[in-house]
Order: sequence, then structure tokens, then C-alpha cells
Amino acid sequence: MALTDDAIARIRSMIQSGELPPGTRLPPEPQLAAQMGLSRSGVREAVKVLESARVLDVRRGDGTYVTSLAPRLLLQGLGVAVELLRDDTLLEVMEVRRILEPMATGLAALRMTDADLDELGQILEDMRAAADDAEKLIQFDTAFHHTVIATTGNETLTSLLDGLSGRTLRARVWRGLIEGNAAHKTIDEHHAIYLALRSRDQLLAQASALIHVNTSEAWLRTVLAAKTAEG
Amino acid sequence: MALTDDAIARIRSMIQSGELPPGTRLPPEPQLAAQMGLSRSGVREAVKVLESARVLDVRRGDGTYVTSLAPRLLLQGLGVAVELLRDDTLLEVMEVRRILEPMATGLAALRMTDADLDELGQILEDMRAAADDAEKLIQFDTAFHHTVIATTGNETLTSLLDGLSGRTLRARVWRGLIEGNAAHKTIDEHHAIYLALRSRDQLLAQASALIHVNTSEAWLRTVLAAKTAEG
DNA sequence: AACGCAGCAAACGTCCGATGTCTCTATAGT
DNA sequence: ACTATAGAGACATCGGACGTTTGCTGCGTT
Repeated sequence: MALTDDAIARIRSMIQSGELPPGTRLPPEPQLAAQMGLSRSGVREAVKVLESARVLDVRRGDGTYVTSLAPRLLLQGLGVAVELLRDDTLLEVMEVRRILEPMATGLAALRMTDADLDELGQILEDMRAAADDAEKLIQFDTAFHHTVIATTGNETLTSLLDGLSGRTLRARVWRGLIEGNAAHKTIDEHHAIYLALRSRDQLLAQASALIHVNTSEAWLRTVLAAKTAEG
Repeated sequence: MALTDDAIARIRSMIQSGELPPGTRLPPEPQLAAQMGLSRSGVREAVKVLESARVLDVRRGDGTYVTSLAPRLLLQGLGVAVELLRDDTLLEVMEVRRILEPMATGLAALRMTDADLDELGQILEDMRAAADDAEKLIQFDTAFHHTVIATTGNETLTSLLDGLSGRTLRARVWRGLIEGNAAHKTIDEHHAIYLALRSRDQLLAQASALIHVNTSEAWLRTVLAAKTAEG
């Protein structure tokens, strides 16, 4: 299998070299096919791969364009990859989060603005109000952490952590939390993080984030153990 | 655009739900097409996307199989994504490495075996011997860090850091190092990390790794600045 | 002159059928 | 029992055709 993969590599190479900068429009499929010496079918497969990687943006009836190549786009694939990881490797993901999230939260403590803090406080209130709705809890939990990390101003870091905290993973943790009547404790942990951030205390923010990740990991272990037992 | 993307989502969903566990062989393309209500062309595009994500393994003349879904496979895409990031976001990547690599190296200090240390010492010797060959320096540098991180036993963490330390990024840093006559200094930094690991000193390992990443980042800044100036 | 609408051309989406090439396996022969 | 070979099955690639969407152009109206 060489033709299609060659085409993928060649297009990617042209983008990486700057020959096709963001926003560039690619030649129409038939022309591109002729240019690369393969049929339109092959080109379509290649383009589809790059589109799924958010490298190309295909607009029907219009044409195919190079995306902005922003980290938030290119790192989006990490999320779907994590979703497919098997149960026995989820603890590895948690170990990475255990490293990344506290440090990132510590950074956020230094860089956060008052407006950011207000937004965070609002999310916290929403979370307390939704204490009975698992679906909303997960949603606000996601928003809380995303907001914190985003204030670091590092889009790559934010996208990476977003990907590592996939929806399925979060849902499992919250399932454990709720069934174990530990939802309120976890909300308190969010509050602790919020207080540390508000006082711009880097070390305290870091510590409270670590404790929070640790709690999540513990409940994930519980959920995984329960599943193993019943399976 | 719905048919092909639906097919991608549906296959992915079947894998995530466990309906198609690792190693499973998918139905032949024509049959899969009929089953999902679209043409063989559409199925091929869908399969190609999942193959590029290392979710499926297509063997010509044989059939299509679900891969092991191991982190090392699924997170491989991170590498190519990072390779496509634009220059102004590479510093963001370095900030993530600045967080991840020292902590991981610290973990390695706790978990490393004598055999691991011997292997590391060998790589270090090779690096010193290759001090004039940029290509080999990059190769041994990559091997050094990969070996260290791999001893944490966390395949997810290892794959993530491998992806963040793409070949292009490393090559640029080393270009700066060599042109700035700082190659020997960097090799010494590797030696410092090695010594810290050999004495199983977590904090020292962490600190020496941070210093090393910091040096890399500094030279990357230099290279990027030079490029901006000449461009 | 400015605005709006219809129609046209270009480009992607999907399908179909045919042919090439590679793998695996089962069979026949030694 | 082993090996070589022939066949079937599966993916790789191609070429063309038709549908659908989008963007633009030019005409007509105000």
C-alpha cells in the first residue's frame, strides 16, 4: 500500500514545509489526482484522512482548504484516541493527569485575571445547584477545569488536558462519586481549588489540584474494580 | 457529509463498546458496505481514517483487523500533529515538556533498574562518541530520553512525551546547540541526569531534567528568533 | 447606482463495476 | 511428512457517471 499513503505524506509534507500555508486552497480533486499520479479515489482517501486530523477543511461545492493548524484543532484527535483506550490503561492516563493538572493549575494561579475568577465562581455555583443531575455535574466539572487550564494561556496544554479528560472517563468517575455519595466532597475540592486560585497561591493551588485528581483516580479505581468483579 | 463520517463513528463506537475487541476481523469491504448502507468507496474512506489513527490494521490480501488499541499505537498520531504545529506554538509545546519531563524523570529515578541504568550509560557513551555527527546526536538524544521515560512503566506517558518531542523539534534544537557550540554542555546535562538517576535521587533527577529542558527551550528560542530575523 | 434573484459552472459526495495484486490455505505430488 | 502449486478471497486502484451543494455572475428591478 503505497500510493494513497504517499499522497498523504506528500500533502502533509507540503503543508509542513510552508508550501501550503494555512488557508490555502488545494487544487480540485481531479487535478490533484493527476498531479500526484493516482486516481481520484486515492486522493479522496488521502484528503479524508487529513480532514479527520483537522489538517484539511473540505467544503462541499467549494473546495478543500488548509486549516489554521491551531493546536486546538490538531490535538483534537487525542480525545478520540483516549476514548478508545482500554480500561487497564486508564490509570496510566490518570497518572499523567496527576502530573499535568496540578502544575497547570499552579500556573493558572499566577496568570488568572479577576474576570476569570468570577467566571469560575459562577461555574462553581452552577455545580452546587446541579448536585442532583449527574449529566450537568459532568458538564460543569468539565467547564471548571477547562476554564482554569485555559487561563494559563497555553492552548497546547489546554488541548492536551482536555483530550486526557475525555467525556467517558469523566462520566465513569462521576458515576463512582455519586454512587459512593462523595459528590459533595468533590464539589468541596473544587471550592478549595477556587479559593487557592483566588488568593493567587501557586503552591496551594497545585496541592489542591493534586488532591482532587487523586480523589478522581481513587473513584476510578473503584469503578474499574466493580466492573472487573461483575464481569 | 454524513455517510462516511457516520460509518467512521459507527465503527469506532462498535470498538469502544467492546463489540469489536482487539484482534477482531472486520467483514470484507463489500459486506461492511451493505451492512452500513453505503458504497464500498465510502467504507474504504472510513477504514482508511481509522487505519491512519492506528485503530484498524488493514492487511492486503487478508482482511481488516482491530489493533491492540495500545497507547503506543493510538497516541502515535500526536507526533504527526506536533510536527505540523506552527513555529509560534512550539514554545507552548516546550512549556508542556517543561512540566512533564522533569516529573517523569523524577518518577524514573524511583523505578529504574540496574539494567536500565546500564543501557542509559551505554547511550551516553555513544552520544559522546558521536559529538561531531548531528544526525547521530539527535538519534542518541531521542534514545536517551525515551529510555528514561519508558522506565516509568507508563506507556501512555511515554507515548505522549515521545509525541511532544518530535524529530523536527529535536533537530531544530540541536541545530542551535551545534551552531552555538553548546553541544558539549548539553551532553554534560545528560550526564547529570544520568548521575541523579543512578543515585536514585528523585528531586535531583527532576531538577536536572528541568535544567535540561530549559536549555533546549532557550536554544529553540534562539533558532526561532534567527529564523524570524532572516525571514 | 444599488439591490435582489435566477441560473450557471465548479467542486465535492456517492455509487458502480472492472481489474490488478497480494495472502492464505488447501490440495496434489513427491 | 514435506513441499510446491493452484485457487479463492480480500484489499488496491482505476475510470466514469450522476447527484448535491456552493459561490458567482449577470440580468432585471427599483
